[in-house]
Amino acid sequence: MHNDDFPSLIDELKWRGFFEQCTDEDGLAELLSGETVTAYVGFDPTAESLHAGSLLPIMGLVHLQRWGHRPMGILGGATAMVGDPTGKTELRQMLTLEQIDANLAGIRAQLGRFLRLGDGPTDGLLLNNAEWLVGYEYIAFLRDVGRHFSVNQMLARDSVKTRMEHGLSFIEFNYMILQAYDFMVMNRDHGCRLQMGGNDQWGNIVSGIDLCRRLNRTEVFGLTFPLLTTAAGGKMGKTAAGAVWLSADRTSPYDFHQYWVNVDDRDVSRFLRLYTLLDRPEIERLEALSGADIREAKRVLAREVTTVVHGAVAAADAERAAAALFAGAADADSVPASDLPADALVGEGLPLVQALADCGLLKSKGEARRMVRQKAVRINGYQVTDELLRLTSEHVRDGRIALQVGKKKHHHLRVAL
RNA sequence: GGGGGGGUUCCCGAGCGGUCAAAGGGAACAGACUGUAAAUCUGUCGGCAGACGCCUACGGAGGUUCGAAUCCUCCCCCCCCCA
Repeated sequence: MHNDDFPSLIDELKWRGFFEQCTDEDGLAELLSGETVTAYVGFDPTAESLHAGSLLPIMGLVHLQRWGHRPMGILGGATAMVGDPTGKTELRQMLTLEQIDANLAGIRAQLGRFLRLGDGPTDGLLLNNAEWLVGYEYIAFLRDVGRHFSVNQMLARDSVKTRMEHGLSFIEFNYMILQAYDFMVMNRDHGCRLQMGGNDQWGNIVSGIDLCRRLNRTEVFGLTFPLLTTAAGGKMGKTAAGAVWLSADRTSPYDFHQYWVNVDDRDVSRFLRLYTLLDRPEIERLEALSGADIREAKRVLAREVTTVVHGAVAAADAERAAAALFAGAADADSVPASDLPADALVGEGLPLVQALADCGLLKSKGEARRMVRQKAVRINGYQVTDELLRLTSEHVRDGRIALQVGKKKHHHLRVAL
């Protein structure tokens, strides 16, 4: 239970940037140094895959486990059927039980890549709060749990206040109580002593701590992570195309890798600390780089994160593909590609704008036409000037046509001859 | 339940009978510059069409008009005040 670079888990979390605030730092530090602590983080089961934004709490659990503690995840299966007021401006879409089950399976598989899950003393566990919430009867819940909550206190929570001006439905208002109840159950049934989460969860975590004290007469702790925004002010893990998913089906390993290569210079240091398990000397070496050398730090960042999420092989493929593309070579196998039947190219051929839209590189033929006008489109590396150009067999090189939009978007059409 | 204010293109936000695919800003995308970064400058930014143009869009459904995001009716949703 130690680490060469840091005297304690909390020290490491602080250095890496995970520590925003803690309900009782000294108490928690003592607890962590004395025994195996079970801690959990809640995840939204809103999709069958987690996205890059979830990487922060996941890594928080990873560090916990590395320090010999027991990480747990709660899928808000029941709460997803209600909606979460925290930091959201609109009522979230409600999910059905079937959707949640499917999402749970997907998320479980993903967490398994980061955490050692199982039944051992420090093996992680993933639970669905629907297990203990769905069957609970209203009157019973009010009697058992509701009486411990003060509406006055609830109204004072930031998560509620920020929703006051735009409206907050009663079921959303209850989210805090449900989440507090989760913590109480985790403590009672699994000996969980710590809940972690984004700082927007602070109020909910504190409510859970109160409930544990009242119902279980136990002392439990809360620790929150900072709410990350990118240096450019955007949400972490979001691009114009949408979220950066951890699932290869939703975000290809290549695109995932490129997301990290393309982060803002100002974010590199923070991200290395948060999202990689590199040791402190190595991170400090990379942080010392400046100017164009920062690219090396970005390459390492991309390689490390992609390796954890998609495996070493996929990470190496993505890296090789990127290197080939940006070095000008057009023969990389890992570039996103799709198949094109050879007969599409016979005769008149296939309009380029059609191909660009069909392969997903661009959203519409109109956009494709505009891009060509802006000299942004290249075929096999050669700039296209004619928006009416049609693809024919003449464009096939080594069994494929390399399409490129701008400097960073690539797609290959594999032509089956 | 009563009174007032609102719902506009990804977001904010103008428009208040034709000149509106809809000002302005932000985001985004492309070009130049560069380091697959930032900043800056330029351009683009609903769909289809080579083009004329056509279609879809201003909470929903109807209506008035040659013509509606703009006027009328009903409905839905949000905010504020009163009960």
